[in-house]
Amino acid sequence: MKQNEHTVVIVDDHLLLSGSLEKLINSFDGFSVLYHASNGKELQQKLKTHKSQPDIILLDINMPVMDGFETAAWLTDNHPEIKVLALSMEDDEKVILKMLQKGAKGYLLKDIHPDRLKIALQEVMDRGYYHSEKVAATLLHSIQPSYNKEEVKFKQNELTFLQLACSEMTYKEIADVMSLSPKTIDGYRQELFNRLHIKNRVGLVIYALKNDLIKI
Amino acid sequence: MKQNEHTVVIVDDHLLLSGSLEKLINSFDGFSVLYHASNGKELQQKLKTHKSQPDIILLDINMPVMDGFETAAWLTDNHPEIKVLALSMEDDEKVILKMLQKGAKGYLLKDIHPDRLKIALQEVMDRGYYHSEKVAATLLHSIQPSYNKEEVKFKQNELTFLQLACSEMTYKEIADVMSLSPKTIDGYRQELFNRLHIKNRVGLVIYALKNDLIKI
DNA sequence: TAGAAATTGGGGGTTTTTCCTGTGTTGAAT
DNA sequence: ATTCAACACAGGAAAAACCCCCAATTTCTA
Repeated sequence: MKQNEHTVVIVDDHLLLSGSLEKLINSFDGFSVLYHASNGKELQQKLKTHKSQPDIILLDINMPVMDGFETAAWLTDNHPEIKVLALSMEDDEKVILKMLQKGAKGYLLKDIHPDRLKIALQEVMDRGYYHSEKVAATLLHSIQPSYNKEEVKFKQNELTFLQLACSEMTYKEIADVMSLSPKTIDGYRQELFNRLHIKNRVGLVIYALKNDLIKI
Repeated sequence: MKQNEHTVVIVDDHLLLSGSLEKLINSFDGFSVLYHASNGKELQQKLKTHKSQPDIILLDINMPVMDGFETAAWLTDNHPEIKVLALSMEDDEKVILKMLQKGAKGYLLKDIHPDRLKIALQEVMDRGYYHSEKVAATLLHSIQPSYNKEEVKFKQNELTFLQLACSEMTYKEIADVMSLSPKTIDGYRQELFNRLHIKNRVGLVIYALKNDLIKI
C-alpha cells in the first residue's frame, strides 16, 4: 500500500462481484483494497487480526450469517471512524432508510456505472457521504408529505394476527398462540376486513403479499 | 483484440458488476470483452451493428425490458453458434432448468470465486458447457427419479378452480362462473386438499403462489 | 379530571367452508 | 358383455368463518 492511499474492505458474499470489484478499485488512483469478507462475522474477525484498518467498508446487505444491517450497526458502535458504504441491488425505500439509520454514510445501487464508484469513494472520503442519484431521489421522496396515499399502519397485534392469518391456522389456533380470546381475534379480523376493503381470508393473504407483509 | 483470443459479451444491468467483470475477464489469458449490454434488446442491436461476433455471452437473468430467459431463447434461435453462459444469483431449481431449456450452455452463480470464472469460460470453449458445483448438484437432483415427490399435474377444470379459489369469490360464485354444481366444486376442493396435503383455502393460495400457478 | 378513544372480549346469529359417504353416467379396457 | 375408473353431483352435518351489537377496562388527551 502506497502512502496517502485510501484503503477499502469489501464485504459481500458474491465472490465474483467482490473479486472483480477489487481489481476495479485497485485500478483507481488513490484507492486500494485491503481484504474481503463474505459476511459480518468474518469482517469482525478480520478487523481484529489485521493491523491496519480500512478507511471505507463497502457493505452488501443480503448476506448469510450476519447481514448488512447488523454489520452496519455494529460498525457504527465499534468503529465509528470507518465509513460504511452500502452496496445493494435493492432500491426499496424502506431498505435504504433502514441502512442509513444503522449509520451507513452512503448507499450505492449495483447498477451504477463503474466510474461512479470512484466518485463515490472520493466523495465519501472528502465530504463524508455519497448517494446514488436514485437513492437521493428516494430519500427526497421519503420526506415528502404523503397526501392521498392513505397511510395504512398496523398495530403490533394486528400485524401479528394478519401474518398468522396467512397461514393454515384457524382463528382459534391464532388466538391460542397470541394468548388472546377468539373474540378479540375476530375483532381484529373485522377491523382489518373493513379497513382494507376485503371480503375474506384469501383477500387478506393477497393484501399481505402485495404489501410485502409476508414472504412466501 | 489479439489473435486466437476468445471474445465475451456481458449482458447485465448491474453496471458495477459488468464493468468490473470486464476488467477481470480482460486479465484472463486468452479472453477479452467485446462490449456490454444492459438487457436483451440492447444486445440484439449491438449484435447487428458490431462486425465481430462474440464466442460467449455472459447473460444475467433479472433484467428490465428483455430478461435472460427471452434473450437466451432468442440467441438459441438466431445465433446458435454463440455460447450462452447464464450468470445469476438464484440457485432455484426451476430457474436453472428453465434457463438451460432456453439453450444456455452453462449456469454460474454469482457467488463463485473469480478464478472459477476463467475455468468456466475455458470449459465452455473446450467442452461446450460448464456448471457451478451447486448447479450441477441441482441438475443431478432434478433428474433423479422422484419417488415420494409425487408429480402434481392439474386437469384444466381443476386448475381453473384452483386459480379462482385464490380470489375472494365464494365456492358458490366459482361454481356459477364455471357452470358447475357447487357440489362438483366441493369435489375438486376435497381432491386438491388431499393431494396437496393442505388444510384450507389459505393453504391453497400459498401452494398456488409457491408453484407459480397464479400471479399477484 | 372528565370524556374520548383504543383494547379486549362476550352474546348470538348467518353463511361458508370443510368433510365423509354414496349414486348415476360415461367411456375405455378386458 | 362386464369391469373399472373418472367424473359430476347429492345428502347431511360439523367446524370455521363471517357479521353486528354491546360492555368493561385502560389509556390518551383536551
